[in-house]
Amino acid sequence: MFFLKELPSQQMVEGYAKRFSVKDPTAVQGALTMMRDTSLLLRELEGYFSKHGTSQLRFLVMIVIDREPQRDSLLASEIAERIDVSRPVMTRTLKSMVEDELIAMETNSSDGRAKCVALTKSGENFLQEILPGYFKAISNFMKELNK
Amino acid sequence: MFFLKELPSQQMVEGYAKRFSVKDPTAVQGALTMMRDTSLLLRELEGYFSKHGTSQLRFLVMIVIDREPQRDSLLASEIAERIDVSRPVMTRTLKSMVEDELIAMETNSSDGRAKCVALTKSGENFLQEILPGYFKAISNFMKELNK
DNA sequence: ACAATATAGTTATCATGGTAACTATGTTAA
DNA sequence: TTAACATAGTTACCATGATAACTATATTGT
Repeated sequence: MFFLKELPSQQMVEGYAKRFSVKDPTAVQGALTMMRDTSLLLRELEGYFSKHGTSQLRFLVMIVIDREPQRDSLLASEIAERIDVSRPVMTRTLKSMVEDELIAMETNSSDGRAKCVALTKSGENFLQEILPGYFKAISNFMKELNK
Repeated sequence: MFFLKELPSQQMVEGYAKRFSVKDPTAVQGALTMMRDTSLLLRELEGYFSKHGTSQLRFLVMIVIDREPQRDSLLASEIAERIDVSRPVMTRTLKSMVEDELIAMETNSSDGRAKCVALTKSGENFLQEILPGYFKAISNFMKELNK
């Protein structure tokens, strides 16, 4: 993700808001700030993931399986839905994660179309390995932000 | 951009924070919320831009040129730097924007390597056309968010 | 029962982000 | 002056997001 490093000034946004009869310039300024901050945070996190040979998408896949109460697997479509990513991207990502033995997939016994996706033991271990650094990275970023 | 639609619960984040000795679980929760909200807002904005045959990147290019005080053009590298995007992506994007006559480029008179990028009249008009809807979209999104 | 429809996943293809390596131009220092 | 280095932009290539169209399976309504 990318965004403006320097946001428009408050006066500028207020000027636009007046011209376009937008009622809440402060909310707009907040949204722009949010997008910029997220863009910077995502750059940090991408760097962290990449250093560990993974990606935000792979990480989220592992997280949503791991955090599921009562079940130890999810359908591919459920994962895609929870992460808000298209199914073709999910297909490709899951395939590569199976190759790397982070997850295991098998056809659902009660629906021949669906695939159950579970974490392997090494997938679980890997997730536990990278989680602390993920939280630390976010925590550090937020600390810098509020300076 | 994509992200978890359902964030981990506060208890869950606090549990992680404790295990990984992260001091400020609230800040982490805030960061996750920020990423989710931004991801949803970006989806809205992408839809808006796409409806108008443009993209967030093209929009930001026009914005940073338009808002520049004193000057009516910027170097390609200045634009890339301000939007935090790589130079090869800038090259490609500017090329297509020249084809669509939104911008004009010419070699800088004082540095044969550099290219000056200016908005054309129709680029300026187009920017003014889409700006109100952009602000409205952000404003509406933020209104929904604070419900 | 079975035709029509819906759903899960995949394939093909495109769009758009990135890095590495290159060319051309400019700057600096021996 | 000119060799070494720095900088602007481009090219080549890869990674990863999307949509459309497809296959296979399941469900629904007559």
